[in-house]
Amino acid sequence: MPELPEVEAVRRTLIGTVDGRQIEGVKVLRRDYFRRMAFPAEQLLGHTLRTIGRHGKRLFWQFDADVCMVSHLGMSGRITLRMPGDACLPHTHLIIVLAGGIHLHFSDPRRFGGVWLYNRGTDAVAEHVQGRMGVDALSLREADLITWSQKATCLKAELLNQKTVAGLGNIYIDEALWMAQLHPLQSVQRLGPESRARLVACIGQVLRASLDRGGTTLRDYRDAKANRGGFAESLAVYGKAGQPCRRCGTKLRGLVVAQRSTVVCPKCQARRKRGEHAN
DNA sequence: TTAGGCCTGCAC
DNA sequence: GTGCAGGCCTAA
Repeated sequence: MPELPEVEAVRRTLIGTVDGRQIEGVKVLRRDYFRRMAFPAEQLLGHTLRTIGRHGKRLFWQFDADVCMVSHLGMSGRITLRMPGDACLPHTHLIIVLAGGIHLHFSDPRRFGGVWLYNRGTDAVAEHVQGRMGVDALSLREADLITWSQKATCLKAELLNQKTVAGLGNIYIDEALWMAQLHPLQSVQRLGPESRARLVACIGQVLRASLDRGGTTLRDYRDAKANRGGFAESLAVYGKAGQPCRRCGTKLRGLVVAQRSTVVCPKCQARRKRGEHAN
């Protein structure tokens, strides 16, 4: 399940190979994979890919003449670099052929992902990010969470909300909360500045550690060159309910928070009693 | 603010 | 055969 580190790993395996190349072919196998088509995808033909940026879990493909494509991998999406004649993965919805015989395959069995096309003249990044995504999780600072004092939600629900912080998903939220020794059901409102700062530091630490290992591969995830990520073996809590906590040995507990499976150490992440402020 | 729908593959 | 996994969007 691609979250920020996996999407960034895909971006890094694409950059240097695809940028600066002209599009020589576009094959749309599923038109409804496009969430927005400001123009028919085939009109990408002839445009040159300038660069690929990222905000949260989305990639921003900047072409010349201000044309832009946004892609989101959803749960099961993959972007794969292939050569002519290579077989398609199952559920390939879009193929882009770049100069030099480089084929980009966009596949996504569950189709929770998607692609958006923005016209020339629109500031696609601003338009796409505006009202949809908050600050990118890698540049999160404690000051970005200042509005938390007015919110009635719990930590995990708030961190899942991409409008608050963009890029975090179920895995890294559980990992960061465990590292920061905070309970996912802890009220956001009653989180003191010290805890907020610790949380922000832990989010950055977990994301960077995962990036160093090329992300987390549980089953499906691969980068654009089909490499697996190596962070799964470093996970402390995600998917480990019933196993002993790495820090204190207490049995990790599974629960459901904000409709997501969640794992906590009941001792390290003890919930605060009412009225007792976390620092 | 919460619940449901989207969709497929896999574990049971 | 059933149910679950999940991000994100829409509707109640």
